[in-house]
Amino acid sequence: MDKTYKALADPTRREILSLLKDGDRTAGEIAEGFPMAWASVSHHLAALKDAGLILATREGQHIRYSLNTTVFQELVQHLIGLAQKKRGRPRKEA
Amino acid sequence: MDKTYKALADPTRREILSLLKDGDRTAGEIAEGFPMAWASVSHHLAALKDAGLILATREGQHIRYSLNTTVFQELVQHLIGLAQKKRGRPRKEA
DNA sequence: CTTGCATTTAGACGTTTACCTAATTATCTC
DNA sequence: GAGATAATTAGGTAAACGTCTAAATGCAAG
Repeated sequence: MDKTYKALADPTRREILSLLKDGDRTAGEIAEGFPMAWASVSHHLAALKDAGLILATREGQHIRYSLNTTVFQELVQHLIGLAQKKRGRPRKEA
Repeated sequence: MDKTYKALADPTRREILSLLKDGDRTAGEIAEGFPMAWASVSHHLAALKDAGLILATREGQHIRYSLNTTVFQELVQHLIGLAQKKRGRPRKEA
């Protein structure tokens, strides 16, 4: 989980996620939208992928990125768990 | 929002939140549970407070910390918004 | 108002992070 | 295989972060 939270701690990476929310994008399409070198964006993509937040698939010479909604949901659950007041032994949780 | 995500990026800080979930604690009570200097814990508390995730109130010579569930909820909303596929203008959202 | 406890602030130091440019890998086309 | 394009990896640097010890602050009690 640590990697996931760390991945969210950067504004560029959150913006990438926001971009991907509207549809899959290739690395190049993503990098174009940012004022930094492609290499830097590539690092961010690697961090997000390592955190499990996005998925990458090669398509010819392009690499297409997409949101991993599964991990996103787990993250939201974990976050909610952090704030939830403890109740008497949730017995498996509803 | 940036500060909030950054605050969550550290395991010690997440553990502090988890502690506070079970009830308010003074700075000292919190610091005791960690293997680092009190000053370090104090820095983490400051970061969490700055991020709005916790609230501090002085009680005599102690300072009592508690979760700020309001900001927590906003954060969860924001996070969900990051992953949610775009729909046509949510008009205030249910 | 001085002493003592709880907590924070100041200053220093090593590690991690984000960025850059240059070099490399992977794929496609000829 | 050579050349072009897409993307990553390598190597370096400056800023941010987490930690420490020491000093300062806030409050309470003699």
